[in-house]
Amino acid sequence: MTEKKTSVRHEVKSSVKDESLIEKRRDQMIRGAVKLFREKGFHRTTTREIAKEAGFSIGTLYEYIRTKEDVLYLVCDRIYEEVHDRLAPLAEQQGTIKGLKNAIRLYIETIDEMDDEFTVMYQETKSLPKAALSYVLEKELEMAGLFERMLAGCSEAGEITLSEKEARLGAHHIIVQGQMWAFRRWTLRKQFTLREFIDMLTDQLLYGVAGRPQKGEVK
Amino acid sequence: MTEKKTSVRHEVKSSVKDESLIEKRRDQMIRGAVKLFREKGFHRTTTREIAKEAGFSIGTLYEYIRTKEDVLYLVCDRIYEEVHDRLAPLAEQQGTIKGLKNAIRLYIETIDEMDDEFTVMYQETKSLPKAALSYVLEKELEMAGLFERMLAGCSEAGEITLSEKEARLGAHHIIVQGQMWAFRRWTLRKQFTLREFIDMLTDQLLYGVAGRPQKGEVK
Amino acid sequence: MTEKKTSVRHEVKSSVKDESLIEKRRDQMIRGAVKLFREKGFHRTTTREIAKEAGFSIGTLYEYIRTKEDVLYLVCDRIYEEVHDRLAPLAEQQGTIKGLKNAIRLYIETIDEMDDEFTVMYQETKSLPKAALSYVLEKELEMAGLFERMLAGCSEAGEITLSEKEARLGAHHIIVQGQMWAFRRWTLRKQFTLREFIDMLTDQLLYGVAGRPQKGEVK
Amino acid sequence: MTEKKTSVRHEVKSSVKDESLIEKRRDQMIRGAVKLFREKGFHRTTTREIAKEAGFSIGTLYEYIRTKEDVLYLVCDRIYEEVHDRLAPLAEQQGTIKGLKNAIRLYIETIDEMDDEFTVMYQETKSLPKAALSYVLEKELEMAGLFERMLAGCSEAGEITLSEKEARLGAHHIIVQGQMWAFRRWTLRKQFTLREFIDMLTDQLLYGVAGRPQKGEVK
DNA sequence: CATGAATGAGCGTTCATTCAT
DNA sequence: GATGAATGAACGCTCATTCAT
Repeated sequence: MTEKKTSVRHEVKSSVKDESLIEKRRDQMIRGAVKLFREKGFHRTTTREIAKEAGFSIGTLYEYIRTKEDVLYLVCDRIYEEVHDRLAPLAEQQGTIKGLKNAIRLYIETIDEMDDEFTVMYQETKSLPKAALSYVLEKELEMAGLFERMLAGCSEAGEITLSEKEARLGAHHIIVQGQMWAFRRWTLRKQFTLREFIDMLTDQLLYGVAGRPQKGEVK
Repeated sequence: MTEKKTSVRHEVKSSVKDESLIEKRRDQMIRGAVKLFREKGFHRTTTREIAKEAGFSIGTLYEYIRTKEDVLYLVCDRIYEEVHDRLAPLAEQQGTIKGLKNAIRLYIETIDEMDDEFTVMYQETKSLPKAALSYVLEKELEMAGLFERMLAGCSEAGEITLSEKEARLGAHHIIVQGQMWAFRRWTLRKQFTLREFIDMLTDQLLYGVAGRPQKGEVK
Repeated sequence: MTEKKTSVRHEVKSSVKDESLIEKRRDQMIRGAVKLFREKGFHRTTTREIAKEAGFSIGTLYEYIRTKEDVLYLVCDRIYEEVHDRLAPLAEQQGTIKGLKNAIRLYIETIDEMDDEFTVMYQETKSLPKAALSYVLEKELEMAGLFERMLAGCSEAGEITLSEKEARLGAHHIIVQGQMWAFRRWTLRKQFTLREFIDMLTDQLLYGVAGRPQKGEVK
Repeated sequence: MTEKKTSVRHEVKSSVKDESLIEKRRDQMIRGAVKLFREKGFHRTTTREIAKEAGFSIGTLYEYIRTKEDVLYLVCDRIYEEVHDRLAPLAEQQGTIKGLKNAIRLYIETIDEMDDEFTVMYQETKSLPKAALSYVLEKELEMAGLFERMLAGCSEAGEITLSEKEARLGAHHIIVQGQMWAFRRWTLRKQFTLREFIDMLTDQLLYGVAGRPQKGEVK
């Protein structure tokens, strides 16, 4: 299904050799960058600010990256990695509505916690250099694929009835609802708690605004 | 409901007096800017490029705006205005599922046609200065409000059953699906035609993935 | 003979449109740059210093060039132009030893006056970008060609006997002696006046250290 | 004549005590530096690159020098040393035209072989710090002095007739012809083989372009 | 002695904005 | 009103040099 791996992981060169040090410094760097990108966006953030926020000098920053865009890539990559790690366990629950609901809940909760990171990722992705962009885009599709398989699994198990296309659209739908919470939380929060939001969007996904079951009717 | 007007229209000062000239020049400016912002983003576009694309000199550009951000505001404002103009007629069809469906179709089709403008608006909005940002955000809520009232209308007419909150979420759902088409068209197009997409999201909104009526069962 | 024009004039783009202003500013720029390059070399001279020496801001400097290397090219180009203009009239005197002697005198005197420029040109030429380098090198060959034709002319007129190759080497000899005066003036001056140097190298060229005519013997 | 030693050998401080180790490391360093300087010039070569090319770390490099300019000095010094060693034996042949011709041949052949080194030396010398520069310049004069004495020797032996001044100029002439081969080989090679070049410049030095002896007339 | 991570002054270059014409 | 030359603060990035290990 996803056997074709078109793009390879985009490597960010470092002139430092100690791998564990690279890990550590990049951690600092990513943490600082996320904060700044969130506050002022990628373009308004300077490399000196990133270095300062990370706790080292501009010279040191450039020991671990080659261009400012590398920082953005590192940030995006890290986020996908974390989201993937959090969501991966759900794959086991394939084939049940319950599993699907859990996955959605977990996904939205993840976004809620990593709000800064998500906002950065969705807003700044386009500033990535070509090669990095296609790698990141691929990872995004992977995430959609995860939900797509869950929906297809439910369909196969007979819990719902979905064509392949519908499963694909449904998956995108979920992903987009996540973006929605990341982007529009500022106003949605005035109306909904996180829990309410999750419940309602799950309901809407499953039953739509017209076909909702009577209270208590179905699970 | 929306009687509280918190922010006023953000005025962009011009040193030119002739109002019709201002109108004309800003038209040129916005047209050029949209094209450039779409291609390279707000930050990568220079004021010189905007002036050139608009067909006049950098000096003249600054006769009609005060800062580069003014151009962005002008662009966002224009887009909302146009979207609003296109969608406003729908308000009359309140209270029918058919009207709702038409509205969704028109909305998505508008986005499809004004793809450049929407992309710019959603990607660059955050670069707006505070005052302009809140004005633009308010206009965005207005748009959601339009759909919210349509959903509420359907509910009142008994076509569907929705609480106030559910109507609000449904409205956001529609808005976000629009963004989805603007943002993800590059991949969705591989799977769906515009018409298919509209149909499926409408279905989705109304009946969800689980509650879909049997073929032919309901309209 | 020189009918094959392989490389075209390397154009330096300016964002300023007024041609006469470009001329004027580049004059200032070249004058300042020559002075600085002479004192500290191309690499040790900063663009800010060039701008300051030229009498305008760094921003203005970059209105008239695109890169620092453009300044170097402009300097080299200007020098060749001036040398060529000074030497061109001599071409008429082809075919006489007297004309040749005049040409050599004029050439060395030019170098003596434009010492700074020549030193810069010979020392920094290699820092030119590829395209500019080949253009400048070609102009250098042109200059050698001028002397080559004069020597060939003398030979045809029967004043001296030279094969084509010998004429070519003789021409290079003259060019190199010029470089020598530019490079080694600091020490040669302790021993020779400019006039003495010119006389001796002319003698050297014509008669060598062994074949010198007895005093008064020949012209 | 050259009894006044104005400048002393410019010492390059090293924090390492072991003299033989210093020798070894500097050898590696010079070899690497010459290669790099030739390829990209002194200024475009980084200390890191020098260290890498030499086979040790940047830290180690700085155990054996104090500044980057030290490397340049070491390189220049080494080149003069080598040239001197090669040419010194010729001093014995003083007083004969044959010896002079041999010296010239050897000199040009040396330059041809050590092209890289010569180019570096002539191009980058000016980047030397003041103290080092005057030391190197003095060594250059020494080299000219070698040829000057040979020419004077020939004159004293009656083989040619030269005033002191003429001998000095002749010596400079030879030196400059060497530079010429180093600098202009790129074009001269199209016309002359090394041997031809040597023969012709020797001829020109001895007899000039006008006073050449008939074929076979003299030696 | 050897290493290489850390530093930060300084470089080339850009571009929003101004203002004299 | 329109122009475009001038400005300089600010940016991304480099690299000679240091010093703790």
